Formats: sequence, structure tokens, C-alpha cells
Amino acid sequence: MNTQFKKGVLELIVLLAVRKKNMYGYELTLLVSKVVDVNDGTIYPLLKRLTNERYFETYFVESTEGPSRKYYKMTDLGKKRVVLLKKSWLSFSNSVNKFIKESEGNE
Amino acid sequence: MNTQFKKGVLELIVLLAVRKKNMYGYELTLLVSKVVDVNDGTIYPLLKRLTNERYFETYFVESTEGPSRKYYKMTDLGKKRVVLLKKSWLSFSNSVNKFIKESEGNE
DNA sequence: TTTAGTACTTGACAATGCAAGATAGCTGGT
DNA sequence: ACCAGCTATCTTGCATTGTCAAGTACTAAA
Repeated sequence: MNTQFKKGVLELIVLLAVRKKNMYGYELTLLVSKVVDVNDGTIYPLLKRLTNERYFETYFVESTEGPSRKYYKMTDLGKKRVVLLKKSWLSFSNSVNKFIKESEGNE
Repeated sequence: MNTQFKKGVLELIVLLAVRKKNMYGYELTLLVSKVVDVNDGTIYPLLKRLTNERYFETYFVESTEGPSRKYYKMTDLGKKRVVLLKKSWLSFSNSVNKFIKESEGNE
């Protein structure tokens, strides 16, 4: 999998996931891995950044399966962010896919 | 426009463009700008890298409108690269768009 | 000869993802 | 009691790629 393609898109995926349901880091890593190949050392710093930027709030919940889980919950600011970022991604990927189609005919 | 989204995709766009037709840097900058917002200071280093990696070969042609133009022509290696990269992008963007659709329902 | 447009290079910089590893809690088996 | 293995969080150093500003240099037209 091409690492470069992921730049910026992981943020969108994580925002979409947490908007739908409060989640903790490990859970998110497993979920996001189903969509694109990703490493937990990527997810944790991203969650930290999104929390610093006030898109998420956090709280702890004890677990019987290991250490406490830090849950992430989306803020109103986060909801605005995800709408914008999603729009931006769709517009970008559309442009690129259109260009690809126009470039066909001599594979 | 989100800068991060472009990572890796500019390479694909430039490869597709040059596969279709030999082009010089300035011409490419104008063409690529129609697809995604980009600056000539980004395109020239990219062309250099792709030439170093043997995806392109170059030759000069004199111009009546300014200095000689350095044309880029795709090699066989470049043709293999563009097929792979395109496949990789389509698969990636499909996964992401599928995830976006599944995340709808509470905008 | 000045101006505008063409053509390209360089270097300092920012953002993001990755690999590897540290730390630590919980459970079940020996 | 000990250890392996799974769960869970987080940090650090590194590589890659795009951005931006600045500068070089050439040509043609005013």
C-alpha cells in the first residue's frame, strides 16, 4: 500500500469513525486497519493532535481485559471539521479520477 | 485545498500526463494546475526525482518563446510504474469512498 | 533597455506516516 | 509464583513529499 496516499485521509477516516460512535485508540486502530493499512504508532499521535485541536474530548473507562481505555468523543467543532474535510476529499478524488479517465487509451 | 491529499497523487498525475505525450516542465505545470492546485516549485523537483528513478528520459528542444525546453519522455520502466500506481490509487480511493458511504446517516 | 513571459534550480521548512520499542494491566496454563 | 500472550497507550527518530521564496537566465516585444 502506498504510504503517501494516506496523508491527510487518515484524519478523515478517524473523524468519520468517532462521529458515528465514541471509540478508544486500540479499537480505532483495528477498525481503520480494515479500510487502509495502518499502524497504531500512527493513530495515537493523530488522536492527540485532533484532541489538541478540540475536535475530540476524552474520558477513561475501566476494562476487564487490560488497562483503562481512553475514549474519544466528537465535539461540535469536530462535526464541522468532518463535513468540510469530507467535502474536500470528495472533490479532490473526483478531480483525480476524472483526469485518470481522460488519460486512458494507451495503457 | 488540502496539501496532504496531494502526496503521491501528483506523481501519478504527472506520470499519466507524460505517458500520453512528451511534455516540458512549464507545460506540465499548467496542465496539472487544472486538475489540482499546484505550484511550479513543486513540479520541477518531482520531474527531477522521476528522471533519477528512470521513469523519464529527457531531451532539449529550442523555443522561440524563451529558453530551450527540457522535454520528458516516459521509459518502459515508467510505463510499468504508472500502471501499478494507478491501480494502487483506484483501490485506495475506492476503499475510502466506501467507508465514507458507510459512515453516513448522521451528518 | 525595460518589461513580460518562459524555463528551471536551490534550500529551508512543514506535515504526516512508519518502525521499533517502552510501559503496563489482565488472564490462563504450568 | 512465573510466564506467555493479548490488550492498551504512548514516545522517539526517521523518511518522504509538497510548499514557498528566492534567484538565474533566456527571448521577444514595447
